[in-house]
Amino acid sequence: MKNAAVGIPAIPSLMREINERRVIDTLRSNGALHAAEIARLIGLSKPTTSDILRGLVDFNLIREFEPGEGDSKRARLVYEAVSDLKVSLAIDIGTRFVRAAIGDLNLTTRAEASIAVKSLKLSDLTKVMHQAVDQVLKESGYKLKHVAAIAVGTPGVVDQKTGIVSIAGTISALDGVNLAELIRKEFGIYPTVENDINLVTVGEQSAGHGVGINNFAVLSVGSGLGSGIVLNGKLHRGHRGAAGEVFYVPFGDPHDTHRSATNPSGDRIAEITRELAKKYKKSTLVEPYTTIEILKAAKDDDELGRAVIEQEAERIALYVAAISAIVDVELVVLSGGIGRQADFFIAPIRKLVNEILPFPPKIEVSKLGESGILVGALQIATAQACDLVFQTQTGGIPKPIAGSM
Amino acid sequence: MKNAAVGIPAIPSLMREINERRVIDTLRSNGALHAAEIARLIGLSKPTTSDILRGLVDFNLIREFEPGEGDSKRARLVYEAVSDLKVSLAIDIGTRFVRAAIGDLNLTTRAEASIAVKSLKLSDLTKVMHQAVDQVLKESGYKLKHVAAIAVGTPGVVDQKTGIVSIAGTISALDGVNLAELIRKEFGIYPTVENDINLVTVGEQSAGHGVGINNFAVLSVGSGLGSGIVLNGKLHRGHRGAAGEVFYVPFGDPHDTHRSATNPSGDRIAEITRELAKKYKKSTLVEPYTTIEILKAAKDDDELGRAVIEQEAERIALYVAAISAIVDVELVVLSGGIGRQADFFIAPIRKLVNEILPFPPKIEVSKLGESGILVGALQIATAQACDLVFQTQTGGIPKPIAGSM
DNA sequence: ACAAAGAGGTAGGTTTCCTAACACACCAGC
DNA sequence: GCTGGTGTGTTAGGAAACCTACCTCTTTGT
Repeated sequence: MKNAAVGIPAIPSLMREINERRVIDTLRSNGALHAAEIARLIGLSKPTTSDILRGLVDFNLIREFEPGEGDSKRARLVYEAVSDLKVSLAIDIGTRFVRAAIGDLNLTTRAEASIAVKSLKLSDLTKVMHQAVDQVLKESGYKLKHVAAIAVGTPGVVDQKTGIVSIAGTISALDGVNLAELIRKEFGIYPTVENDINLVTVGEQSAGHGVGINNFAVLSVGSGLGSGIVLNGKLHRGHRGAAGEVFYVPFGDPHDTHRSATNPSGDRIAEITRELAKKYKKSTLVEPYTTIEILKAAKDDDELGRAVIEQEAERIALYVAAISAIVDVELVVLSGGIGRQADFFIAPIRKLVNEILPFPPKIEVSKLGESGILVGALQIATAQACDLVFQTQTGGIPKPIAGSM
Repeated sequence: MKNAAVGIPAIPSLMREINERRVIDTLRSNGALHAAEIARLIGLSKPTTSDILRGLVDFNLIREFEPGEGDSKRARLVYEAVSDLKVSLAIDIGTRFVRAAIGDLNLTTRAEASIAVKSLKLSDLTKVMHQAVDQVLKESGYKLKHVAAIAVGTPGVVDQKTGIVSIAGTISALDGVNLAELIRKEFGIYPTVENDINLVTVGEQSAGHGVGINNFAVLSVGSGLGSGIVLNGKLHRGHRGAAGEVFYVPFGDPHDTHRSATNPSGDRIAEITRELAKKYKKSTLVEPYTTIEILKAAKDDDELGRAVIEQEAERIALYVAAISAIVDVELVVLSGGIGRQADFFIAPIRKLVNEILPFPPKIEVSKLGESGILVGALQIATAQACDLVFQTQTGGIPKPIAGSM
């Protein structure tokens, strides 16, 4: 007994902080506004709003402007959230490319870069990361000291407490590596490290099919298989960050660790084709079967290609159904190298899912393309950067980036 | 653009309300305390705390006492949350029994009743519900007018917007019924209607293995199969309230709507036994095979009984693994008529789950027994009752229940 | 041209919290 | 059994945050 009450008590200064954050958030999502309009949007009185605005200008968190073209003629001053006090950095570690992006506090991408990976050795990956980061910094005109927060995408499961990556699969050099600590050593900032498919999911939430949807999943079918899940509007990571690892749903023989009977990923697609080639002889497809060739053949109405894709549809449907049966999402977005090509075989997926489930989800194909991971990583890094900037500015010395804008 | 900001702005009266609620919550979870201790626990100053306490006494939400045995000798007054200003009512609609319970605002059960169901017709179920409610009211000494909130457990999926039940399975008379509206008509209060297994899950969270665990699931194996999931400390209902309907995970042939190859529920156990009886001839078990007899035989080391239970363990493991692969829970609690007997075959379940998953959950057998649903329903009803009482008392006329205590 | 409506500000008041200082009760040591 | 230290609860005074009401100036519409 005698447990401490949770949280902190409500005191006037906390009230002010809440209202200040509401003002900044409103400005970030609506662009430039004048005081009276801000007051109406957040529900505070005009005097209080003006007072808060004056304070935020002093803290260098927002800027005053003369009203311009789009603004009300009656407004004497308009306010805008400062967007380049600091910037955020996103890094995507992939098997073929390392990508990086710089974003400002208003979530606008300032630069993006992509460097080919030649070797999956950890030291080489680190070098390529530096190249990608150097390039986006140069392109955007910022220095490393302007970066407030970093988010990193990686294959595998990330332990958020320690920063250690496991089950990295396609990049086995990362297995057991403390990636968060490595990034801190290399770039000087302790980052958020997150599973790449979880980042795609956050990307879909902020700029894809997931906008405004509280419960949805992204199923990524590419060289591997995985998923990310947003529940009640928040990315669900699970107890050890392993949520969405659908590969481990024990379809077929539970002891078969390859899930050969149901796995739709690129790993298995050649084998499926080989099996079906016995039945469908008339085909332009030849060994070695590659995902790209198979997809192309299917689109060109090749018999074998179509049979493989039908099989794929059935397999994908199983995983969509499993996710939806357990967490009941409104929408499943298909992503990944194969999933993003699912436009032309989405009908049989929907049909089978509707047969299996009494409450089937909507199923859509991702529109985000290859940059989904960066979009999500930038979202996370920027949210952190905004928070950090608010804390430093309201408690420290204002100091905008010289030379920019 | 020009989106309204979310939520309400922070104003002084909201600040006070937050602090008042913190005081009451602290008293409810810690019992009687004196003012200085409350101030320390919630982090407010002594004068403010005293002022809040005076207000709450005036509102009849808390009571002053002379300090008694266990209290500090220095305390001049101790305070306690009023527990019987109103009560909450829980109703569990089952296939064999309708149960009801009355609880006070401090979550103490004041009375419990169980009435056998003779017919599953809707009109008869309604009658039995009235009998159960009448009995708990009589036993507890309260009247219907003292009930502030009702929570009802039912099989099936409940649409929270409308109150309509679907896929009720074992009680098909409830299918398509607006159960929330029916309860309101019969008992005068619009209730929370919730899937029974979700209520068991809330029960486990408040008084079972789930205490203090933020991510866990309850897998209920009984005459049917279902599960409830707590994620980030909150029951996850999903987009249409169908989360946890694991039955629909398409193991085996996706077109087999009975899941004959993997379903471990009582529905299928006789069939499993029949199949295995061909191989294990030496057995005391005879047709018709019942769940109870099979469990008894297995405990008595009957060859066939043991084989069936081994098969059950394997099937249960599949569903535990599926849930955990998708949402990554820390713990899975086994419940339901068969699940609650799983003590003696939990080892093979754990073994198989550990083989399937890289991050296996802990697996435990529920300790709550038959009353799990009522515990959860009372938890939900009481939380609502506390909220309602706070609202009425701080904005209305205080009016405690006469005669009680 | 002039009234209505809106932006932004000032004045005065309310609510809520805080700290400081006090009176009073308990408790432990001499 | 006194006496100083510690803890409870109250009072007084003040700071921080909000509000409403009113005023001025500009834009807009008739």
